[in-house]
Amino acid sequence: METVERLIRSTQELLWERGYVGTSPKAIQRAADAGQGSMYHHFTGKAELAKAAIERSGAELRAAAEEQLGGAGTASARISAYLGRERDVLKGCQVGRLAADPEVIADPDLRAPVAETFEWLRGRLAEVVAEGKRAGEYPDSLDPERTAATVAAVVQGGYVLARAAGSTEPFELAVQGLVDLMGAK
Amino acid sequence: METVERLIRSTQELLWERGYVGTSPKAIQRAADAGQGSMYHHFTGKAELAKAAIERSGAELRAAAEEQLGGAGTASARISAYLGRERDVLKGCQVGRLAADPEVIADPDLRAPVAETFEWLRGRLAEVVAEGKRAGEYPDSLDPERTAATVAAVVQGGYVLARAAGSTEPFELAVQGLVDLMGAK
DNA sequence: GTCTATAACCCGATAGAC
DNA sequence: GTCTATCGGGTTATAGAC
Repeated sequence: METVERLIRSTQELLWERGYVGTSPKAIQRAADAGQGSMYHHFTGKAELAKAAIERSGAELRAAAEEQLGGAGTASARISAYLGRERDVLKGCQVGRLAADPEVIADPDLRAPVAETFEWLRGRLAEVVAEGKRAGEYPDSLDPERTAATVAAVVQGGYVLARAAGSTEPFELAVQGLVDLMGAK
Repeated sequence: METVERLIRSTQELLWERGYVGTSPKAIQRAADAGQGSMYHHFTGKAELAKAAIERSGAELRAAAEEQLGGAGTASARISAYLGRERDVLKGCQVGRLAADPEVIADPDLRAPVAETFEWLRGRLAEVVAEGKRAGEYPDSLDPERTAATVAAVVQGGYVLARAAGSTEPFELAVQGLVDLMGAK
């Protein structure tokens, strides 16, 4: 694999685990097996490299969500598939994790790909909910935008509760509780 | 205010904003207006001080939640009051924020107060849901533990989405979506 | 109980050789 | 394109004076 690719992937992994504040250029170089000069030849610094890594992670999140949300079956089945798909729950969300980082949130260039990723996710979920309403799966009273935000929040919050507990159980409970609520009409 | 108190409160504030990894003893000393020697006289180091600060933040979260959850009114009204109470949404949750920090999660002494806080919250929410079931507000089919986890997750996930978006809107949508779902029977 | 001095190392970046 | 050297500053303490 080329150096640039190794740098981006190593940065993705470190941002996921330690955030922007907790990730040093030296750690990236070690993980990517690249020298100091090499990293600064390809990128102007930590921020530019992080931007590339966050954009990549956002694209990966969209692709993974689209696998379930764009699949076959009823709207309800696709949302349940999205909620229930295999996840490394204790590792958390590679994009959502960055919302906790003060320097990502403070820098418009770094926050933009995070914001866009969740905007896309909420919009895509809202589309599926709207389809479900048209198919008679959900009551007319259900608001697609609100429901979409709730679904995305349960996933992100489920990660938080699971990591806090050191167990995947709270994530699974939260998701199951939401599925119960969306099934009861 | 005494030095120890200033140190704990400054550490709470910095952990909230920057996490454990992003908070240095020097920054704490500056914020607390305490010298190096002073800090190390009262605490063995950063970890012990952080432990005291996290325990304090956990107690504050419990007290704030109990204000709504232990108030008057129906179960449904108390849960809505909890969800809708005034929050500094873009600042996030002072306890939930720590679930993102690798060193908090890796150190049992630091993770324990985070875990206990959310265990308490989920338990307390489950009690209120169970009361609501007995009062006929919620259907018999509703599982209190699952529902409690969903409520806690929507709040934590709402913070994540709001910080990502740079706007409180996603938080409000997610909460309203949950209230809608819990009202529809 | 608080001060200053010092330790050994890491931080993010730049310079210039190769 | 990658290397090593260097920069000025920060990190988490420890030591010992006051």
